[in-house]
Amino acid sequence: MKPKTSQRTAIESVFNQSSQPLSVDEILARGREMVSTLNQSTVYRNLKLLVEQGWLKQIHHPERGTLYERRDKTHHHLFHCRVCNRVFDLPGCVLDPSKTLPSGFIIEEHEVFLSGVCRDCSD
Amino acid sequence: MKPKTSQRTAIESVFNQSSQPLSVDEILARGREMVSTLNQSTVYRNLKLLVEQGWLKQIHHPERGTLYERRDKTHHHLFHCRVCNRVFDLPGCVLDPSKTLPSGFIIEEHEVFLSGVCRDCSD
DNA sequence: GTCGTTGCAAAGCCTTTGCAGGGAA
DNA sequence: TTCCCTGCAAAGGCTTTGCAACGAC
Repeated sequence: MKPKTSQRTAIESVFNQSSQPLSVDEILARGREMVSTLNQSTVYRNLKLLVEQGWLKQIHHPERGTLYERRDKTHHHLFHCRVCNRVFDLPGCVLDPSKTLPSGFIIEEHEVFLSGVCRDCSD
Repeated sequence: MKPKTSQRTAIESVFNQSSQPLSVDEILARGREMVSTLNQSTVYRNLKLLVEQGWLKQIHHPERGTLYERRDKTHHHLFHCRVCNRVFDLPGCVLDPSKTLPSGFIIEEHEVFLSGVCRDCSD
């Protein structure tokens, strides 16, 4: 049976307590608030496991690098403002379901990054 | 005035002769067929320049890492087949123009990665 | 007791940078 | 001649791995 260590539990609760995608450093820092000896390698190893198990997914953010978030979050896309450099979660999906692919192709996943100018910077 | 070196010319013609996104190693290998002394740092430096000038764009491919392609190619998205692991260019855009964002947000760019099962593997 | 997990340190990619020499205008 | 660019080697991030000790079952 797979041992449930305090380290893995800590990493999981970091994600359960955050609604935003997190970087490895952020996961490590927050995890250490619960298990002070938490090591970076342990974080990497568990992230890899959790991604393989499908509990987490990786996001490749053009500015912030690799981020992680829970796979079962409500569907959304990320919007990056080139002016203020902030990242926003936008609800819903911008894919057009009526656009057809060449026949035979089956879409299972999609990752969309929008960028431009946000609400506050477009005045 | 900005010198046009044989190295930069070689890198540009690599892209003019390829219709697919290329990795740094591929660019280096093909560039060396034209300028045998071409160095990896030179490739990195010129890629960075060409991206800043808007001639190239970077793609963050989940499997193959960072790829580069000309920005003025016909609009398309990449599709990655999880079975055979190949990457396809799919013509057209799957974004739904009628989907509205929260007001004030202006989309200037978007990057879409589709993945699933391709034509050949879905039989 | 057994086997997976952790911490630590070292090694591995990929990418950037410092510096001296070389090439374009 | 004057800069910018190149090649080389070294350094920097981020991520993975080997190994011995530890912890869950």
